[in-house]
Amino acid sequence: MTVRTRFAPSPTGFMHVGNLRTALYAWLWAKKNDGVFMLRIEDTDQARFVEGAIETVYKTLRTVGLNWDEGPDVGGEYGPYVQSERKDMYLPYAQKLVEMGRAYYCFCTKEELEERRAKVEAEGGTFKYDKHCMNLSKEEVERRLAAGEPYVIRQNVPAEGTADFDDAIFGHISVNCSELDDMILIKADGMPTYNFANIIDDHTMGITHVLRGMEYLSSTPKYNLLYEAFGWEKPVYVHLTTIMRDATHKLSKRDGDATFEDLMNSGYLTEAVTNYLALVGWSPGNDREFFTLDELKEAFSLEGLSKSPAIFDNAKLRWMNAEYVRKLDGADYFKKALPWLEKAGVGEIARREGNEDILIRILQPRTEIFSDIAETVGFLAEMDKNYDIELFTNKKSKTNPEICRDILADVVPQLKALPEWTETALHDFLIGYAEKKEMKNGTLLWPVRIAMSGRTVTPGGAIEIAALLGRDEALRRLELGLEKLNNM
RNA sequence: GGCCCCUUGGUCAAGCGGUCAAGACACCGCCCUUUCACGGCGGUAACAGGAGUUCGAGUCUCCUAGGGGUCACCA
Repeated sequence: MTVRTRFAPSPTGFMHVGNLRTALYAWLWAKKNDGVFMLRIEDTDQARFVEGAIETVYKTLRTVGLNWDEGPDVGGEYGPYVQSERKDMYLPYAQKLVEMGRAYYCFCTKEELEERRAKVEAEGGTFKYDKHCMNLSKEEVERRLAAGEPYVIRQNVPAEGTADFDDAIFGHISVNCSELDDMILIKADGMPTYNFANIIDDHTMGITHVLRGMEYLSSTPKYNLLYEAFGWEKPVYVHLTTIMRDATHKLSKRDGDATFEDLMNSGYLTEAVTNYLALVGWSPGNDREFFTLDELKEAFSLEGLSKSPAIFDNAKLRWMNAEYVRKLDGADYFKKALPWLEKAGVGEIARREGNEDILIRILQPRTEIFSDIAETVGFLAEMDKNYDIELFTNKKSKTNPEICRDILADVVPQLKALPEWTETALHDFLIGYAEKKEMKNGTLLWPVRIAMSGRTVTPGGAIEIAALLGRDEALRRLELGLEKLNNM
């Protein structure tokens, strides 16, 4: 039998990483089994519809590479793929349930329900619908329906027995029917509730494996009573654990946790995010950590799915992203870095002859995420002239402001006289100078680098920075440094 | 609160009755070095607690504790 999975987001906002991971796993399982991955939009709550949200879903899935075989835009033989367009399909099933005595019409209004609920809860109890309308005579129901009274259709949960199902991760789950409420199947606006629509859709669309979040675990037994009523075969359920921010809070956009889009905007690589996400809640069973999408497809298994919630570790994502950045081909890295260099104000420097190679060399191993670049190279565009002269002091390089002053006073004029201002020329001169004077490279290079950057930590060393800056700017900064030291 | 689920280092996790309990991130130290990174080497650190079952328990059972989820005409 062909494996058919689906990703069924509701268009209520943005794609957070938990949702993406659900989509990823559903896609992986389908593709691993040469099956079908389907996209279905669950928009039965008309009040929560958000403009543009569907496009975000499309875009995210496409970016990651989770192509769908059936969906609202590509069609398929099980369409339509938007629940609001399937609206008319649900009522007949609900009515059939009514005929079977497994559901009933209910005319209680929201207000009445609220009142009863408030009363029970005030007494410290848990409100459960009292089957009030189930006792209505058939005639009365007919009459009220004919009169156009608003109604909902409720599931009639048996008073006794159990509701069960099997989950691929959690095993057999069984709940006493007495715990279950008579849930609404069809709402007053004629739309099905989420869980009812799910049952009907998943069955009529031939879904074989339902991968979804843990939050649906406790409502699943109840709705499985309906599968049994219809005599339908249940799909394989796979309830995925929640991705947490810390031990007690789940990841949420509301609390400022990054959405997929946020991650992209901060300069994460989609391959790295996908790879990391796959490992949050799933393990291949060995210690392998790096996977392309194709490799994940091979390695993925339901057995590797975790039972306990996992905390999303930004530090590890960062590390993994850095690994992917380092693996990038140099030219590719530069292409991706360029917009960030522009943003940092060093676009002109970056495009200058010869600088691309230097930048790749010094930046690529230092880029964990692309948004780091601004901070790393900002000094190239503009230096903080008010840096402290104590920066010239460095024990390991054996320098202090006095020593640096003397070195710069001697070396700056010679640099000025250099016939050529290239990395090679600078290197040969400076290293040669240190050698001639029998000083440590560090003793010479420290003051040069500090004067050109105004900071103690820089990507690359004095030679690279001098080359990147170009003769005029480099000398200007060096002279400024010398002046500072002369005036101390 | 009722019901359901979960519990191996700070984090992700391997383990599926017999291992000195993997590996990775993070952290710390050393080496490399022109600062910082990169890279190399090494280190600290865990079976939530208690009863059972068994020759033997991180692995099975029960209890306790902690955490999560759910109890809507939201999905």
